[in-house]
Formats: sequence, structure tokens, C-alpha cells
Amino acid sequence: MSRRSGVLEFAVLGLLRESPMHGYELRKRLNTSLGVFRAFSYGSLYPCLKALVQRGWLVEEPSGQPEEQQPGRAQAASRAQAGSLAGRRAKIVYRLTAEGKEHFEDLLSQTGPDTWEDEHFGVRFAFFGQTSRDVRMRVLEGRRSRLEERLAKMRASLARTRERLDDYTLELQRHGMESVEREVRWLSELIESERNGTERAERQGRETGPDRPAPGPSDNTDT
Amino acid sequence: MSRRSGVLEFAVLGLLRESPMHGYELRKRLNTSLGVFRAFSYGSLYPCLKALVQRGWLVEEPSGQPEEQQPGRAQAASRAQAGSLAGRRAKIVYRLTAEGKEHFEDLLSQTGPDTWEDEHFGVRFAFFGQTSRDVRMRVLEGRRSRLEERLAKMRASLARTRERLDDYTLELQRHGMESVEREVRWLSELIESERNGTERAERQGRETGPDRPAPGPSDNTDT
DNA sequence: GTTAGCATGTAAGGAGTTACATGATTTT
DNA sequence: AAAATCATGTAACTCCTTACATGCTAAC
Repeated sequence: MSRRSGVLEFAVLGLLRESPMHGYELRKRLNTSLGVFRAFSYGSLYPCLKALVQRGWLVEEPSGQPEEQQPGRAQAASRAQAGSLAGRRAKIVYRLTAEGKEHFEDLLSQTGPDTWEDEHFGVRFAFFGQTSRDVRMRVLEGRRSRLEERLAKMRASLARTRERLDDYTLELQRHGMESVEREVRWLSELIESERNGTERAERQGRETGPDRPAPGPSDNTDT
Repeated sequence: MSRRSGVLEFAVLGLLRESPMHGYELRKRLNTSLGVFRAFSYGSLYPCLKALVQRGWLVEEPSGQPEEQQPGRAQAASRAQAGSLAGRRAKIVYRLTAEGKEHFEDLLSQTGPDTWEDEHFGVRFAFFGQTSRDVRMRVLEGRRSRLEERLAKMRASLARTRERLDDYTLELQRHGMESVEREVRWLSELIESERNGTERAERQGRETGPDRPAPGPSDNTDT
């Protein structure tokens, strides 16, 4: 029962929305696309898929990689016993149902306080491509003010305890604060560039807007 | 039963080593000193404390803040039923035993592959003040090469999939990689300054922050 | 005299991992 | 023919959180 993950569930629905996939591939995408932030194992993925099927958001489809099978009819005959799920071991492809799609869009439109917490924010951002602009803005701004709160607390506690702490603890705190400050600046840039993007494409319905080309003039892939 | 936390256990022993404390205070220290990285609730802290007592690494000591109690005898009499742990509600102070101290020092000297993983590294670093220099070096270098591995994987996967990803996913990955690169640079500076050891601090040109105290020759336990 | 903060605990459960178990297909 | 990788799954366990339950004490 359960397996009501939240993050994992959201990511699975989001990835399957782009195209049907089987579990193994799904997991790789999960751990690269959304990679730095979370990694999942089969032990959580497969039960989650089953649960999503039971709720009617996914359907399982057996697959023997149809495209590659057409030329190989002679070979296929030799192990034809396997029936319709011939060839390779019943690779189960999961596909999003209409209800699943609707449910995912509901999730996408949520802007509750959870959405900008550490565990959720990364995955929310990863699917910003399918998210409406106003939701994007609320999530980005929510996260920023969450982080600013955190910074304020850190600064206060640092001011109170500075003298009692040894150098390493201090350095750890300093580095932590710097990281948070850096994320705040990043968010501010993103928010700015969302604001400037307002020119064309004023439709903010939940239509999946692929009309949003660049989140800023950020082109930085060096080394 | 269990409650063999690892991180929480380590942090509790480490904090109690500095001075005895009761649970409530301990939790505050846990969530500020080691703050950005982890936060713990009473629901995990108190059972952990009990478990550590059972293993003989801590002892409980009742405390009614003795200094303030002497003048208040008349009032205390009215609720004298509470017996020897009078006054405020039996505040339980936890103190590290000799065995606990020894055990903590064992933990401090460990340099297994776990120690530089995300969950452990922060808390290990927080207690570097009590850690011997060679262990510090191994942990810092271990973490750095762990992160470099991760960077290599990210770069490879990015090169493979760059065209298929939308702008937000790309931006997420870029920011993630930048964060990891930043931590690598931070580690390299720390490693440098550990190497220079006795030399005193030199600081690289780094305009971002105020002054860098540069954890220098802080005294440590040697073997 | 009531809110806010100090202080300690427990039961239930959520979210995920590890280790195991199995077998097919591709590469060397 | 061995090794690597693809592929799917389950059971047991870990670690931690939430929500609850309780009561003291300081301050407004």
C-alpha cells in the first residue's frame, strides 16, 4: 500500500507525459534529468508505478520493441510461443492515461507552501516547461522568500554564537550561507527574466507553453 | 528498537562532548550549529538519547537548576511531592560517559567511503575541530574526488542529451553543476590551507565574502 | 489570566534504501 | 562461454517526521 511519494510520483507522471517508457529507462531519466537533486532506486520506483496504475493514472503495455521486430519475422517464429509479447522479456511500457494527464496538470498548478521546500522545488523546476507562467512566478518567489527567511535566521544565530564557535564550524556556516545567498541571486535572475518575458505570449492558461525559449541570457558551459 | 542513526547519533555525542545538555537545548544546537544541512525533531532526538543511554555512552542526570533552588524552599514545599527533582519539571541533563567519549573518538577517526557522502560530510566537517589532521585530509580529499566523479557523469550525460532537453531542465542542470564545481573549489582551498598547516593563512583572491579566517593550525587530538 | 516558550515524551506512519531473487540480451 | 547490462520485482529494514499528549514557567 501507500507509496504515495509526492516527489517520485510527480516526476514519474511528468516524464511519462512526454513519452511512454518502461521502468528501467524511467529510472535513468529520473537520475540524470533531475539528477543532482534526487536519486531513486527500483525498490521505490516499481511499487510506485504499480500504485499509479491502480489509481488509473497509468496503463501497462507489453512491448517487444515493435519497430525492430518487423524485419526479424523468421527469427521471431522460432520463439513464437511467447505470444504477443514476443522477443525480449515482457518489457512493460507505462503510458499516461487521460486521468493521469489531468491529475498531473492539477499538480502542476499547485502553489502551496510545500512546493518551494527543498525536496519539491527541484522537481517542480524541472517541469517548468509545462507550467504556466503565473505558477512559475509564485514558485520562484515563494522559494526565494523561503531562502531569505532562512538566511535571516542564520545571520541572527551566527551573531548570537559567533564567539563560541570554532573555526571549522564557523567556516561551515559561512559556506552554507554563501550557498544560500547564491541560490537567492540565481532565483532573482530567473524572476527578472520571467518578468521581461512578458512581451509576446500573454496567454497564461495552463496550456503547455513551448513558446518560452530562454530563461535568461545564461549561456555558461565552460571548462 | 534500533535508532542507530549514524548522523544524529554522531552529532549528539559530539555536542555532548563539549558540555552536558538537556534534550531541548541539544536540539537547538543541532539545528543551528549544524543547521543548513539537517534538522531534527524531538521525535527522533529523544528516542536516540534513550538508546545512547542504554548502550552506556550517556548518563541521565536530573537537574532542577540547583543554584536557583536554594532560596525557594517555602514554595517548593507546596509541591514537595515531586521529591528530589523539585522545582522545574525534571530537566534531564545528558552527560557523556568515558565509554561514550571513547566511542566518539573511534567514530571521529573513521575515514570510510561513507564519510564523504552528502549525509555524513556536513556533520563530519562540523567536528573537524576535534579531528586529527590526517583524517581531515582524507575526508576532504575523499569528498572532492567523489564530487569530481559526479561532475564527470553529469558532463557526460549532458553531452549525450543536450538537444533533447528544454531550457528549464538545462538551466537546472547548469546550476546544479555550477554548485558542485563551487564546492570542489571550496574543498581545494581547504585542502591547500590544511597542507600549509603551520604556515598561517593565505587567502586566494575571492571577492565574494568578507574576511576568510581560514581554519589554520587549530589544535587537535593526535594519536 | 492567557499566550508564548520551555521541556519531555510516544505511536503511527511516510518515504525511501538495501539486499535479494530472477531472467533476457548484448558484448567481448 | 563469460561478463556486462538490460529488465523486473519483493521483503525487510532505516531513519526520520507528524501529530498527539502532558505539564511547567515567564511575561504581557
